[in-house]
Amino acid sequence: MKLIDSSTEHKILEAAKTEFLEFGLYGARMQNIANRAGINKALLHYYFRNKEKLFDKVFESALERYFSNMDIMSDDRLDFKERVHGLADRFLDFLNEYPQMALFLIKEVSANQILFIEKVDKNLRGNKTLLSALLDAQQKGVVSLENPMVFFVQLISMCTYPFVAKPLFTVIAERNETSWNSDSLTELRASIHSFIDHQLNLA
Amino acid sequence: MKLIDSSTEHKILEAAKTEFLEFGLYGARMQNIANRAGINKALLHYYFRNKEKLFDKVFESALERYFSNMDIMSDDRLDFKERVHGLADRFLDFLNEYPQMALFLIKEVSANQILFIEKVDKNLRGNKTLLSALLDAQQKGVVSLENPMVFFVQLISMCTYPFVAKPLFTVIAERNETSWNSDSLTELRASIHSFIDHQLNLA
DNA sequence: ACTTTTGTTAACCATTTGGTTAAACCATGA
DNA sequence: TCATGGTTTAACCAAATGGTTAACAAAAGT
Repeated sequence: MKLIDSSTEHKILEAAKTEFLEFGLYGARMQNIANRAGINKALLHYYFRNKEKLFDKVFESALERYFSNMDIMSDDRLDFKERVHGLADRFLDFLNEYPQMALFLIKEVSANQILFIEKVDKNLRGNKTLLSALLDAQQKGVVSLENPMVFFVQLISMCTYPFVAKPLFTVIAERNETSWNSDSLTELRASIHSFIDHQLNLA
Repeated sequence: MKLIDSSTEHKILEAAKTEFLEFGLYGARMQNIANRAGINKALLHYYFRNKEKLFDKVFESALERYFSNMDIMSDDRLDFKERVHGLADRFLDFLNEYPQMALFLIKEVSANQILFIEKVDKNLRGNKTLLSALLDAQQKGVVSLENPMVFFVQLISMCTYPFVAKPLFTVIAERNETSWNSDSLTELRASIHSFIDHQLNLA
């Protein structure tokens, strides 16, 4: 019987995750991954056959983790507005914990758009996502948005791009004798919440 | 005397721009650039010495073009609010014309943060940027924002991320039987304008 | 005309890199 | 104890790739 999580396999996945998140599919080096994991390079191929297969494992688990934040949109204990607020919080917390995640996903999705469609399907299937929840709520009259798709894009943008472009914002802030730090994040969060309130109240 | 723009040099730069914008520094291939330009690979080195130097030329010109949008913040014919509105429009138009630009810049800035600081300095020096204009206006009492840095980040995020993550949004939209197209862009623009008005009027 | 400089090419080189192989290692059970 | 099968390693290989070279062509200078 094959062990699901032999120690070596796990070490490889952790090392691969670190390497791929930092350098992407092209930039990552198999030898580096082996070094990080403290094992021989041939073992990578023994366990995962080739670079792409290994990358796929890492990518899929990242994608899954990313979309899992959407779960809150199906939480029956919360009313609709609370769900949207909660989702924004979860996104901000998630990206604050894994700042490289957003850029990593975007880079790889852009690099291989066709392949990505299938993978997103897997993750969307069955789960409520923000957009489908918005369209649903709109149709049922729970909310009355100018354009749900636009609201969706704006909200995701405000939650995500600050982390994607953190290096850019940091440099520009410094050049203007101010800063972009954890306090700013707190205030960004507050501002996003009031954006949500403002938009959902417009009606 | 050296010709500023020998036809060959220009062809190479155009080809390099296309290749680098699509594949980035690592992904781009010198042979591909030569093929695109219809010349021998050795000529790339004859004109630009090596890959990094060639990339630098492309990168710097992209960065310059990006920051040139900020010029409008010094336009004396407009009042402050008009400038901010105008800037949002210029960014949206610019990114709509070169959709790969945003991701390209972010990718390369993240990959080589230290090097980038110097280059951004060159572009910021002397020119008014959105952030400095905001801080300035805030200090002079022209506007009264909760937090100028946060407003800055939110505005840039809403203008930029929709293009960065266009593949992602497109797929998600399709999976929900809606779409993310040029009409959406028009509505996004309107929504950003009302966001600006709302924020600048809060006081 | 002819010499010098600039532009261009095909062939070549060194290194990197993903991937393979054959042998060794090691646990387990007969 | 020793045969078996999964695990691990060092050495190796082929392809890709950035970069160089030497010879040649075209222009420019005299």
